[in-house]
This record gives sequence, structure tokens and C-alpha cells, in this order.
Amino acid sequence: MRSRLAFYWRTSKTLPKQTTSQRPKSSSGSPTLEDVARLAGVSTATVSRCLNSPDRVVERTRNRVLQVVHDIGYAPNFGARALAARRTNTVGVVIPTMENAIFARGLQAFQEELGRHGFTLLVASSSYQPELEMLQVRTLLARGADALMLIGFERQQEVYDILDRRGVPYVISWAYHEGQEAPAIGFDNRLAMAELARHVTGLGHRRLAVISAPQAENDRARDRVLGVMDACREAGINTDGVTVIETPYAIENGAAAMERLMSGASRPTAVLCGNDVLAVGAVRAATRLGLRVPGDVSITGFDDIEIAQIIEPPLTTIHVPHRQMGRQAAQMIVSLLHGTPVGPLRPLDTHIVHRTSLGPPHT
Amino acid sequence: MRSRLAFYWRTSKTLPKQTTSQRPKSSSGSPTLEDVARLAGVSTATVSRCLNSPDRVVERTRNRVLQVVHDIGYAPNFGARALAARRTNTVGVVIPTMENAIFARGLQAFQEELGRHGFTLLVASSSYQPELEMLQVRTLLARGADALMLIGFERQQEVYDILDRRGVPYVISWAYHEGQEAPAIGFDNRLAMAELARHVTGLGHRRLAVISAPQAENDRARDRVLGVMDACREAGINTDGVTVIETPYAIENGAAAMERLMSGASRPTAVLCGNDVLAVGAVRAATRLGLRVPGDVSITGFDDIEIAQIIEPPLTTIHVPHRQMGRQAAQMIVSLLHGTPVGPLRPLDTHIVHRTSLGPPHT
DNA sequence: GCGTTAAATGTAAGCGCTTACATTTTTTCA
DNA sequence: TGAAAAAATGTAAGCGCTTACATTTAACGC
Repeated sequence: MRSRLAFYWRTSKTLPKQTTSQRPKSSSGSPTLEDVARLAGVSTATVSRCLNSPDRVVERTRNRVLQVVHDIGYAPNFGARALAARRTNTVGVVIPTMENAIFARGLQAFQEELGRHGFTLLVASSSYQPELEMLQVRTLLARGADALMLIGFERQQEVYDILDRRGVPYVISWAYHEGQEAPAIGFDNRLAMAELARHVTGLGHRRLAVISAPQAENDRARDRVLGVMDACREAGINTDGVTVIETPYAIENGAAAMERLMSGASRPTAVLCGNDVLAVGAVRAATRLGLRVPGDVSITGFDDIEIAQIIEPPLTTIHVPHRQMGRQAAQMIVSLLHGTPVGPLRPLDTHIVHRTSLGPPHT
Repeated sequence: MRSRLAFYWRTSKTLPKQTTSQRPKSSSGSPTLEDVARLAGVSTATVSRCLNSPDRVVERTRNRVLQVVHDIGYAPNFGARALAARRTNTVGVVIPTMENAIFARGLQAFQEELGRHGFTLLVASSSYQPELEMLQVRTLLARGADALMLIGFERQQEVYDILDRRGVPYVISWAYHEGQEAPAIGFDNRLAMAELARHVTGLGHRRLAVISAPQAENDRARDRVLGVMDACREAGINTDGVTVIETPYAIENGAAAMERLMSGASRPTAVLCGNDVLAVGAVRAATRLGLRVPGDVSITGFDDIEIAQIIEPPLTTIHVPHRQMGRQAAQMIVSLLHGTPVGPLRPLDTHIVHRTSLGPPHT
């Protein structure tokens, strides 16, 4: 209704031109560059320069212009600016899910660091579907993203092709593989999980189980499971005996998986979860089943998000330096955008946080 | 670097026109409407129509065009489209914080419902600062938001002025006041909290305390505190004796406040928290102090977010129908945008969720 | 004081779309 | 069958900016 009316108001162009009028707004409602120029008595080019490269305008003029900008509350039209400048100072990211907090901390840091450099973040979600990721990448590019952050390495080749063809810089995060050519700021999921699993077997556990996110199109999930298997092999445990349940990251899914695991014939003494969300669900299920954690069964997480400390017992988990990862990824992007050479990349360090959900196996 | 080069590449206009050429891309890297038009052998207008009002194009032509669109992976440039159409099918929202999950569920539903109607959501955060909210509103408008959702009623008058001047529809959410003229989809924070507080006093509690978000520029927080006071008055409790600690929503802040509360001379027997995040912190602090909840002290939350069930003991709290709120707010916005008349507004219902963090006072 | 150079500002051509209006093609029906 | 109406398509004018290039103004050196 209101928005409809606005269209009918837009008639000034047919009204007598009053160049000297002090009416500050253009007819569309939003003041434009031209409004500012007129009011300040300069050309639009000068106004533009005041906003984008202030030192190319003499101080007296600049002050006058900025005063007008402030007075009429001018904000440059983003679309027009993007169109003309072919640059938006916007960085896009496609995360697999917004449903839980796994990406929150890292993204927050990513955004903060980008903001520090004058960039804005655009977030899209792929729901763990490769086609949707492709679509979101296109959308982000259409929206003018100057660069992209993507999670993990594995995706449709087309995504990489498009990015390369358009010359859009990108960084991969949340994962790191030795020898991967794409610029990545992340950690080695396999090594991290292997370290934890090794600790678990070191405690004497021989009957392990894993609750993982679906591995099909998720290299991080797959690597984590591989890490468990690595440790099992080292400990002489037959990996065929390690049950792996796949289920999307959600507390209730973790709980359901745990129930299945504990209703089976040979109950595991330790359940390694693909992340903290699943682990929290597992703990809740165990509690509901009347099992003590870690007395009757040990449970571990991955990520070390806030909830890991809230649950009782608090989770022994792998701490991922999400904030650092987000910050570095942002710095990397800024460097790519500025053409600053970036040094060699090293994986981030993760470490085990010993809390109480993991203990020796019951006898 | 790359993006610089693009300027020098952009020379196709001066090259011999090869209308029949199969080179699908324009020089800038992204295919444009014109590329599609050329390849499909139609005008740009027709391509545009295929995308925006398919029924105005004969099927044969449409198929041919859409085939090309698909083949070269064309995605319309958002900025150009916004500029030309003066409409973006984008809705903006400014939430006070992204730091915790209080807005997550509602926003998710909001976004889903918007998506169902072909709209995209743009989220910005004000960090509970009115000036920043003003700025974010401007930014969102500059980015072409067709409509806005805002949280709570209280803000700089200028925000409302701008919105009205530009004819941008908006809805207020997360709050409801009888007689407020602005379209609002929310609940009455005061009444909701009063109901819970009444239940607390009904249990026999006489020494209450409140841990609230800073009330200064947050009408929801203020209303919730007022609700507690209402119930106290009804129960004949002197409201001067009700300690109110203000601290931003964060688990650790809730814990710190709780510690302060319990180290005072007259310890409260029940602590009503402004939301679940603070309540979780309070529970943790109580536990750390060796106090049993609710044995030694009762604690209540507000919102009923996921964490309320995770914490031990699970929180007695107020369930806010966030999903319903988000959905309805989205429907309201769509109606406003379409000019569909909207019926009279009614507040959403909240209700107490009885779990275990609240009990009778210890004697 | 004046030519020269540098700094400040202005002019205007797009960026990639949508859409009012003009033109062409197809359909309809006397 | 052909004129009128309807449908399909094309033409081109912007939308609000940035920026290459042109012009004007200020600063400088002798």
C-alpha cells in the first residue's frame, strides 16, 4: 500500500525544474548523489570523490559536501555503486548450515575482521546440498561479492570453474589438506580426530562407535571418521567392528543415534561424535537410558562450542580455534583482494580439551 | 589485481561485432543479459521478460532463451536489476545481536516464510545501539530492501521518519503493546513475565531478584522487569527490595550477576532472568557456588531456546512462539508489500514451561 | 608577472538491467 | 481474404553511481 503509493509520487521530473529549490530529496524518496551535488553546489563527480577518495578534494569543498551528506542523510545506492564501480566491498560465504552454532563463532570473527578492513559479509547457506551451493555461489556473485569463502574442499568442479573464469578470489576454510592448491585456512580434520581417538584407545577402549554427519558430500565429516579409523588401526582394533552412524547435525539426531547404538548387541564403551551438537544429543540419550557418562559409556565431541561446557557432564572434545580461523581467513581474503602476496599456508592447531565425558572403559 | 585487469579486457565493444560468434561471455567475466540475447537471437527485453513475466513470451522463444540462460549459467546482476526495477524482493531486518541464539529460531522461520514468497532476507545487527540501528536501517535501504522488520518499538524517531518518507513498509516484532499504531507481530513482554513472576510468588517466594539486560534502550527488557514488579505488588512484596542487576545477554554475564546476588546480605530465594542465556549462566554460577537449584535457589528463564533443556537442571521458562512469530511477521510484510489489507493484529500467546529450575523456596 | 605544472573540479560515458512505448507478427472474425 | 485486434517482440531511455578525460583554478619558479 505505502510502497505502491510511492510510485505515484514519483512525478517530479514532470514538474517545473526548480534547480535552486532547497527540497533536498529526489522524488523516489531516497536522496541521490545528484541531490547532494546540487545542494552543495558541486558536480556529482566531486561528491563521489568526497566519499571514495576524500584526499582528492580540497578541504573546504569536502566539508561542505559532507555536511550536506549528513544533513539529508544521504546513503549511496548500493546497486548503482556496484554497477558503476564493479566492486562492492562485499565478501560472500556459503556455509552448509545455519541451523546450529557450529559456524557461528568462526563467522563472527570472520565478519569482524572483514569489517575492520571495510568489507561487508554476505552469508548464504547450502543445507549441505552441492547443487544449492552452486546456486548460492551464483547468487552471491550476482549480488556483487568481490570474493568468497567456502567451507571444505569438496564441491562441484563448476564452482571452481566459475570462480576462476570470473577472476573472483576465494579461500577455503574449515579444512586443510597437505598439497591442496586452493588457498585454505583450516585444520586437518583427520589428524585432529585421530589424535582424540588415539587418546581414547590409549585409555583402553576397544569397542568404539562413531556418530558422524553424512559423509557423502562432506569432506570434513569423512576426514573425521577416517581419523578414528587411523587410530583404531594403530591400536590394532579391527575397523570393521567400529559402527558408524550417519545423521545430520542436530541434538535430537545425536540422541537417536546413541539410542540405536546402545540398543545393539555389543555396546561400545566409547562413542566419538562428529561434533559437539551430536555429542550433546548422545549424552542426553545416555542419561535418559540411565547410563552414566563416562562411567558406563564415554562420549566425545568436536569443535568445542559453548554448549560443550553447559551439558552435564561437560564434553571432552577437540578445540577448534574458530575465531582465529575466521580472522585469518578474512585477512587472507583481504590480501587476495589487494593483491598482497600471501605467505605459505600452515594448518591451524587443534587440541583436545579434557573435560569429563571421557574416561576409562568400564570393566 | 585480477579485478583491475578486467578493465583492460573490457574491449569487446570496439572489436568487430561478431553477432554469430558463440563466445558466450562478456569481457567482465559474468555473462550479461545481452550475452543471452545475442546467443538466443532475441532482444534483451525479451530475455528480461522470460525471466520476470514468462507468460508474456511465446513458449518457443522462452524455451530457447531459458536454454541459453541455463547453458551459460547466466544470473542477473542484482545491482543492475535493483537499479532498473526499483525493487529487489529483499527484506531487511535489524536485530540487536547475533551473539546468542535468542533471535535464531524466529529469524529462521521469518526467512523461510519470506523465501516461500520469493523474498530474500538481509540481516544486520545493531549491537543494542540506537545510532547503529539507524545506520543499519540506512544501509539496508541503500542495499535496496523493499521492507524492514525491526525488533521492539523504541528507537530514534528518525528511523520511523525515514521509513515513512521513503514509503518503506515495516513491521515491529518481538513486542506488542495495546494501542500501538505501528504494525506489530509480537507478544506482551510485561504480561508474559508477570505471569511467570506470579507463579513464583504463588510458590511462596518473597525475596526475588532479577537479572535483566540493560533496560536503557531495550523496551522488551524493561517490560519484563516491569512484569516482575507487577506480580510483586500483587503479592504485597515491596518492589524496592527486589534487586535488579543489568548485564548484557551472555552466559558468563549471567553467572557473574548470580555470584553478586548470592554474595549479598539477603540472598534471594528466586532469581528471574531476562532470558535463558542469563539463566543458564545463573545456574552455572549457582552450581559452582555449591548451591542446589531449585533446592537452595530457584532460577527462571525467558524464551525457551534449546539450551534451556540442555542445562541441568532444565529451566522453567517462558515459551515464546518464535517460529510462529517469524512466520507471521513475514506474512505481514508480504501483505504490506502486495498491498493486501491486513486484519486486526493480536498479540501472540506465551506460556510457562514447567521444568525443574523453579521450586518452592527453601525454609 | 607569466608560463608551466600540479591540483581541483567538471563532463559525460557507461555499468546491466527493466519497462514504456513503438513496431512487427499472429490471430480473429466479418 | 483482409482489416482490425491482440499478442509478441524490439527500441531505447533511464535507474544512481564511478571514473577516464577535459577543463578550470591554484601554486610555483624565475
